[in-house]
Amino acid sequence: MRVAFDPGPRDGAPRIQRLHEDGSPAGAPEALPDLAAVAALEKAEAPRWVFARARTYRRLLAAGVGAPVGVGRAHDVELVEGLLVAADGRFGQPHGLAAAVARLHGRTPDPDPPAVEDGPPALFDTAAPGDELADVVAVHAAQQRVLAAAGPGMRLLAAAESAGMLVAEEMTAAGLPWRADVHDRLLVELLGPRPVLGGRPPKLAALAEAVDAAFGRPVNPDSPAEVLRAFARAGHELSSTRSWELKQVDHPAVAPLLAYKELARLHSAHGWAWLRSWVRDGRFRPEYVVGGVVSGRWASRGGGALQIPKAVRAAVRADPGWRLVVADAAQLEPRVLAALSGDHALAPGDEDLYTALAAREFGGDRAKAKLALLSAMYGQTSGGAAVLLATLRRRFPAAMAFVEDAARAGEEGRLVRSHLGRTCPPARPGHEQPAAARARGRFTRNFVVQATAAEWALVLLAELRGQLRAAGSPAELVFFQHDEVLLHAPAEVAEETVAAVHTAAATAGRRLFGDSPVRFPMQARVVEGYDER
DNA sequence: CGTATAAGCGCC
DNA sequence: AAAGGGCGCTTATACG
Repeated sequence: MRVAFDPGPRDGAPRIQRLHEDGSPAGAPEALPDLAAVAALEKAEAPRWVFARARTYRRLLAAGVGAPVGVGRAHDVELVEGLLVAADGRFGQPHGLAAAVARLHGRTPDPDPPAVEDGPPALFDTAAPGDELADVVAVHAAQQRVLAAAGPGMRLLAAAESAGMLVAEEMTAAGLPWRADVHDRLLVELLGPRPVLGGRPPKLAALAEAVDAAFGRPVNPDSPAEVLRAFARAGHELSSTRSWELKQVDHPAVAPLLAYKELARLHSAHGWAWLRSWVRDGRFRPEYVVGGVVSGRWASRGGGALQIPKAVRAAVRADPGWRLVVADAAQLEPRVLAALSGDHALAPGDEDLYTALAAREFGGDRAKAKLALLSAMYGQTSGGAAVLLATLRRRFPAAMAFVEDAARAGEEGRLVRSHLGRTCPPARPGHEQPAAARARGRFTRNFVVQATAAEWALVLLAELRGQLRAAGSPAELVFFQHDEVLLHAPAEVAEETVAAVHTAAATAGRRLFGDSPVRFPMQARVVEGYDER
């Protein structure tokens, strides 16, 4: 059973409509007395809820519906529309509910409305006039027709993307445990006491002075142009101030400048201002954007959630009596390539893939093995990669042919798709130019692997969430970053949470690749702080 | 004054 | 030695 849901205007009654699996109505629209009625229906029937968009579920969670477990299954009409539009070779074209309705009626859709910010409910309400329930029902039915014809991969992808929406909203609601006091202590250790009136913290100021002294004149280390001029005067012509380039230079300003840049970045990106803006009540609450990256990876808004530097991870600490379960997929992308291409010798078991490959082909040099594989998946050709790639081509011809076919498709302006059917954006005008064609080839080469890895991770999240719900576990998913998951769990259920992670990983592999021998192991650890190994 | 872009670097 | 996929964010800088 599916149930389309419209939360209605702010003070109006929410409505539902029961649907058959193919999206056709199984009854007339029904008024619900309040949002809490959703929880009752979930408990009684556990339908797949058809929501217009993530914000619908966010409203339910904000209203405390079904807390702490929310709803079990969903179909996110706008996310699915995005997948279908892309599959049709029209990636990025409008895929909001209104656009989908327009398309149903043969009209050219208007651009999607900008994302509605959290604010007074009136803003939200005026943004969606008309009969949203009818629109959701109609578009969903059309989507089900397309999905039925598209095959099992796309159906799984639609379900996984929608499950991702549920996880993302719940994660935002839960927040990542964040100890502001620990974060502050780290900053003071690295930067010195927080300056009261703004300006540079003591250690940054000292490094800036050391740079001035080395150049014999004031140089703003935050200005790449000034730094370049200063080095030029000292006889060093640089093309940039990137750290790898600075490291080549023999000049007394280099060491303090590199130290300055590292600490300045910490100060500006994850310093006291960040802490003040993003951490409230012991939680860091970024907003996750499912499908926000072309490859299907999530993006985030606010606080740079997907770039938390290792230097501050000690601030992520479990509540008293609780633990963090930190789980990351081991060498996910090369394993995905092995499964995609059927070149199973590339990923023979659970052991570290790079170490195993190094032992067989690269004289035990793990770094070489890793560079070789990343080069194959990213399209790198220089920096000594060519000779490594020749080895891979000899030993793993199917895997290499797979990524090279994807690259050729891109160069020729064709579309490529992930394993389940996520489709890359079309080539842009000018892609025939050789440099642009090569760049697109690198993009499509990487897309097939990265997008498939992203959908493995989505299925993992969905499976893990499903297991926790089925077990009535109090563990919460609190962070997700491409191939890494953090859960926050009472200490006494930490180990069973680890077991759930391993089970979910194995299940995700089977759901994507059937009985492929390629394994997708996750390393999971129970810790109190995110910095602990 | 605010906005747009480039540089640079954090994460995967 | 030097460079290749995907992002978000901050600062400096140019521009209207």
